[in-house]
Amino acid sequence: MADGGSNSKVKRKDRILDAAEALFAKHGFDGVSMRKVAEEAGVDLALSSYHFGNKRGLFDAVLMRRAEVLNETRLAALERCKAEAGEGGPTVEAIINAFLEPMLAHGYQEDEGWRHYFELVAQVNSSFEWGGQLMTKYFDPLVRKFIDALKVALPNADPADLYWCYHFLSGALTLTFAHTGRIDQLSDGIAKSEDMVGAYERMVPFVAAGFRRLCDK
Amino acid sequence: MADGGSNSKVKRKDRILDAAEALFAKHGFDGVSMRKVAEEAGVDLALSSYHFGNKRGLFDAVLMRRAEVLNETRLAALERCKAEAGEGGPTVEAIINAFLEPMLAHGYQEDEGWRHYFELVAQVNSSFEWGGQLMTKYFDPLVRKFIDALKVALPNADPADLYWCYHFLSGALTLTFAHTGRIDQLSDGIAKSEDMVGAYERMVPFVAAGFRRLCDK
DNA sequence: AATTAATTTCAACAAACGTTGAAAGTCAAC
DNA sequence: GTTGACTTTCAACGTTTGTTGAAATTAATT
Repeated sequence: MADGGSNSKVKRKDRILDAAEALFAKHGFDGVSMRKVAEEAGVDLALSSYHFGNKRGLFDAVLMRRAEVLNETRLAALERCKAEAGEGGPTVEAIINAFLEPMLAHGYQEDEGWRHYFELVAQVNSSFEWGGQLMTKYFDPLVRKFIDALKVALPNADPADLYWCYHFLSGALTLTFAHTGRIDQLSDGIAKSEDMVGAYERMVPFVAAGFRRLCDK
Repeated sequence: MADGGSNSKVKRKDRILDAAEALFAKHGFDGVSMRKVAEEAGVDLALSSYHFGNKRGLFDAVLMRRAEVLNETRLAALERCKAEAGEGGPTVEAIINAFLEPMLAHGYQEDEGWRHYFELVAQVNSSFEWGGQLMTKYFDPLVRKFIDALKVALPNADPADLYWCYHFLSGALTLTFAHTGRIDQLSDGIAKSEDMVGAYERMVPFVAAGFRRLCDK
């Protein structure tokens, strides 16, 4: 049967996913051809269609693969910060931290696969064509749990304000992980897009302050 | 000839730009063919190449056309809020307002051309392929003037913090104007992506609070 | 070893792609 | 009404595109 325990044949399927992940991240869905994916992965052209049906199936598989892992890690971080918090539940800062920190924890420095994945998600998130449907499908069930926790931390918040605040967080987050290099040029090298730790340490208080200003009444 | 409606007096060159703008906004550079642009504009396929050289030239022309207008409007808004401010210069809120308000002022409700343009910019901004170079080219000279004004309003700010704060602003802004419809689904209709006025009124205090938290020392 | 199932390769399809040279059309100025 | 510059169309070029049926190879099961 298929994926029982053998390794060598699973390798090719994963090599295709890795190659597609890197290429989609750089050039988007329509900027990548099945032939380039096959060439980059070192496999035959037809193999991607065999494993994933068609190009769109390959795209979905790339997005799904790490979404599940990220969602689990984020959920664990949320549960942990709830457990560590006192009676009134975690603070805004702690909740936002639980949402952001897993992205760094996933070996961002070493594992270029995750880096490519976040670049791809950034592109999808801001895309009219994919943004609404795909992000909702892969991430919103978990995002709702974070927003529920924020409702406890900000009990007097207007729900509409809360959703807009998350939206701003989402935009700041995805652009930062898109790695376009724009901040390097704008700042003449003072701020470096490679410095994800520095970005993370600034994003948490920045976003938390925004939440409090709008929702802490 | 009297304006009978479909046969407009608008030049073919502008019809091509309008059609390309709408299509690039929805599907990105590689998701649009020259044939689709020609069909949508109601002109011959070869005409786009004649006017703009090639596909990339058309893309650049679309981006440049409104960038110049937006930059002028933003610069005027910045000068006005400087003039209206007292001795110490405008506040953080006033500066951010001068950056955001022109996007609403450009007939966002009526003029779908501007809406398409902002969707396109959102996509470009988060794109690894285009984000760094194109956004820098078209917008950063003006952005630097806004950051200079922010340096006056936040005299003790670390420059790196300031650039990161602008980066977060840029991400929140472009995602909001990308109109992916995600916030509608996430909030079950409580927050509407069509409500640009509501988004604008929330974004200014949200972002200003973030700036102050990191840069007001 | 024989048989069945899963994987990988090969070759080719028809459709769509960006670009371009040359012909045809338009318009203003003389 | 002829000239000349600019605009628009036509037709076609050589590539590249996603997909697929059939053959070949490898792995698993009997």
